[in-house]
Amino acid sequence: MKPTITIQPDVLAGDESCCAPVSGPLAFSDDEAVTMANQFKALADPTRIQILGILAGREEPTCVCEITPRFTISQPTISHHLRILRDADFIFAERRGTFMYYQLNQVRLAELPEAARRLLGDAVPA
Amino acid sequence: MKPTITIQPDVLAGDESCCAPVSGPLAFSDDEAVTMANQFKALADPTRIQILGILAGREEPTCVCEITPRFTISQPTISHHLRILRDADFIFAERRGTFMYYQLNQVRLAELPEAARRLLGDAVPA
DNA sequence: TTGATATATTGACGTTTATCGATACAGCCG
DNA sequence: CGGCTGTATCGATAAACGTCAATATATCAA
Repeated sequence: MKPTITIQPDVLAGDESCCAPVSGPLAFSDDEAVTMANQFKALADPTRIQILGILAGREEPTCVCEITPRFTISQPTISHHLRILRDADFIFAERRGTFMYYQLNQVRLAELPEAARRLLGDAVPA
Repeated sequence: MKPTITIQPDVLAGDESCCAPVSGPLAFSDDEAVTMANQFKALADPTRIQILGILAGREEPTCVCEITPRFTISQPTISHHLRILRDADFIFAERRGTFMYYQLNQVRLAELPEAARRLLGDAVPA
């Protein structure tokens, strides 16, 4: 199952030691991995990327009524995507009368580059 | 459908002008949005996050036979996740005899923080 | 209160995804 | 060559997801 000295002499011939006793904990805890995966999952849809792109272009909260007509998909579906982004804490929601206004949660989004960087391990510290 | 002066005087009372003629292209092109979403989709699974975490801890390519036993899921499923990461160009594959070795594509992964930063728009330049 | 409008929720449907067992493929060894 | 072993692919299945039409909720206006 795991390459050993007797089985793979050619591997030993090189200086690659693939067979060091591989144990110890995973790089991320289970909870960490699930949390990171969920973050990325909330961004894993083109419509949600577009919505964030729209909100990113504005300083002020943006009315849903300005977002919906930019897409060909239905209003309930837009609402569904807004909820996913909201549940993931990537956007804020605010009522103004009948209208709903959404805004980027910049603090939350600012954590993303750091999360992405963790996937690189210790390399590339910049 | 869109709040107008006559319909929402209270909105006008504030200095929020939600109703500026909302047109122009989306912040991202369709292709861009799909590409970005696909990137995140490849990372939207805890097992794949863990696999990247394992590879991130090693300078040298890592044998599949060291990765698989760290999980409770089956070998074909691990292989499936490795393929997804490979198709997304996040890892390299290399044969050594019967064994397959995988390694982070650090250049590719280094693009991620920048992609994440784009979701913030012009804010938070750091 | 009644009606109108903006947004959210519900329920259903087709597609995608994660997973497994079974099998195929590839490289090594005798 | 034939057998063994590591990895990948295949086929099936259940769960999750994106989508829509229909409906519910909330707020304002008359």
